[in-house]
Amino acid sequence: MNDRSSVPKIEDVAERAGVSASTVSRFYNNPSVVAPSTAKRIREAIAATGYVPDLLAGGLASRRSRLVAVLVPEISHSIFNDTIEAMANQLSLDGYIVMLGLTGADNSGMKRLIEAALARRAEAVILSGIVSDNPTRELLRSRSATVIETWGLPEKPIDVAVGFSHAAIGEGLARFLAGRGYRRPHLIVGDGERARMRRDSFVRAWKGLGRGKPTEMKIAIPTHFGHARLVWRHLVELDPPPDVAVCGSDLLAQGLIIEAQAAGKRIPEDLAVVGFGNHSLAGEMRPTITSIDVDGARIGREAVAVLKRRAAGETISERVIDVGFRIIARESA
Amino acid sequence: MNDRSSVPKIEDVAERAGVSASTVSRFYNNPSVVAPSTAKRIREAIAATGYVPDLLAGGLASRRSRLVAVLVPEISHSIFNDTIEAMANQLSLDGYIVMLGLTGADNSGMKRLIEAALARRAEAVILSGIVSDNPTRELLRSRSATVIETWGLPEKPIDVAVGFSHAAIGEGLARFLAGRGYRRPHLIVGDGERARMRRDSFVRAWKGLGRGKPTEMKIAIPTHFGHARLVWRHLVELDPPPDVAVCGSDLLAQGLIIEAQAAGKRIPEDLAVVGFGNHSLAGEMRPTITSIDVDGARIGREAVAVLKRRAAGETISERVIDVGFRIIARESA
DNA sequence: CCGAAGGATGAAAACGCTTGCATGACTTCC
DNA sequence: GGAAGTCATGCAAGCGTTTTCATCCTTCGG
Repeated sequence: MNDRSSVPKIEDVAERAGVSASTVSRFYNNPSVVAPSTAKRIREAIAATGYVPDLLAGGLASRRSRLVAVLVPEISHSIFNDTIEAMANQLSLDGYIVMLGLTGADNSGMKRLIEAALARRAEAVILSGIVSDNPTRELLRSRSATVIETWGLPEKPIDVAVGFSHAAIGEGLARFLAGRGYRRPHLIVGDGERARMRRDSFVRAWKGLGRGKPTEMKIAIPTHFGHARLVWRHLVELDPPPDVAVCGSDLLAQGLIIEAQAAGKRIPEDLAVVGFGNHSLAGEMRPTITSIDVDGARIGREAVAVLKRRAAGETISERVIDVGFRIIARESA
Repeated sequence: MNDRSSVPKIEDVAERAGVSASTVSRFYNNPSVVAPSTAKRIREAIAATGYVPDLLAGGLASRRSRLVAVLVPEISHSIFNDTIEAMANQLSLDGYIVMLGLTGADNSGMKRLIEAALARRAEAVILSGIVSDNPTRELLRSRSATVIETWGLPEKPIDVAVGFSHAAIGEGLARFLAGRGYRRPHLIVGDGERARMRRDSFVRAWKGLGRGKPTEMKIAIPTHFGHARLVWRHLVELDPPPDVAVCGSDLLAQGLIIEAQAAGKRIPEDLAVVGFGNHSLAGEMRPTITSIDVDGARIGREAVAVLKRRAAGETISERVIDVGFRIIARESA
């Protein structure tokens, strides 16, 4: 059924339109230079043959792959999805395709995926994890690809970074909770660089406010619903009991609320809970969940804007774009 | 900073290793034929130069793009994500990359994305929506790419389909609810082909069981949390009131449960609720949510298995792979 | 009416690989 | 001990475009 043999080439179109291949190529890449009447014949020839240009060959010749690699840890319950979605939508309008790479919760696949992206001559590599492997950082630097780190603001970006400061969140949250009168926060810390940064700055700020050291518990990432029971069991054993639990995700926060309620606790009187990510459920549950909102889609849009400017030959002067965050105060804390 | 000029080529490696480019190429593509001592020298040369093969050029020469296109409506709250994740993980191990295409809730981007995939000479196109545009179906057929339709079982697959029967779900659910003694189901029907198929067969089966016609309400997809309030308002006006609400997603089901509870209703005594997708929250909420479970990751794995067999030159005789579904009875219905 | 400028097009050389075919060096076997 | 294989490798012809440069027409100002 597949007549692989007869996939039309640019030559076929050219012949049929009575022009040379070069002209057909120009019709695609620089339409303004081909005469309207010629363009019309080419258009007809394309329709008649069902020609689809081979972008592999085209990319080889023009050194423009029109490929952007997007590397994230995972997508099943991921906070990154709005960002990915925004980017994919934007990019596809401009004729780019996005290569999706899943690096794994521990980012172990990062190196291999970066190489795969570079091997395809990706014009940009968009990362959401931290590249800890030094040779890989070097490789990235040595290529002409735009590198955009997202969802964090490294002090020394490889190229460009767009995201927000996890440290600022930790500090902001500490102030917020102190302001609301909480005394004994309990941090549920995901096993990742970002969560750690939020934790560190929270602890620092909390101490700075003259309070003691918060209790904490480490859990595997991605943090979600399933962990809630585990966390709850750990939490009830604390003495003195915490008065607010700081979670790494809204799903975990919600799970914890359910466990607490099942145990007869009132939220937030007996235990307050803070989530992260401002998931669509956070504002709808009873009680509604206090959460940290980050505009993921905006991160995606800004990233695309940067790489389009690069593609247009512009020099990017702002290496770091901070999209900020908001603490959304609701009923749970 | 980017010394674009000096990206090492296969020739550079060859020279350094004292062999010809062909041998280096074979080192990558058919390692068993190169002598161990030569392989060692090549390996060293690669390390020394930091060579990364240009897979664009390689693909052009070998007519193997090692690109698989995965086209889904959206990923932000998507039920497809487990499938995508399973595929991406599998594929990347085999040196494939996945191109992620977002067709939009209404699949309007499908045509353009299929063309983009074909233009890149994708070896496979994995669809999760229905290709309604006929020229596009033809285009797909005329190419040698493997086409895998997922999350549904069309009667006439374009090539191969792996998924489950929405009709079977509708019917199964009707029997299930009838068996539990419900009398007045209310269907919340997403605006999509799949949801419609489930609805149709539900209605048919329900009538076949000697019951009347269920009430129903159409909502936009993707169905999720935010719709709950809307649905609830519509639902309370029904007379006689339904005794079970059938939702297109667990998130919507959960939202509805919250609205109902806020209005003082007991679940499932006053109103039972069924979700779809068996989201991780379904088993954890109070009450736990009765839902339909589909093994999304398995769909991904089966799809990859098919395309690897194709790539290996095998002929696929089973055009339709049914992974089935399960109704998970919990507290909410 | 001529030279210059500009516009549309074609010829051909890349782009960086893969692979069929050929070659030469070793083994192996009767 | 020579014919017949193997094995490891090199040569060179593509793969389907893009793009530079040159060419050929027009058009137009003086």
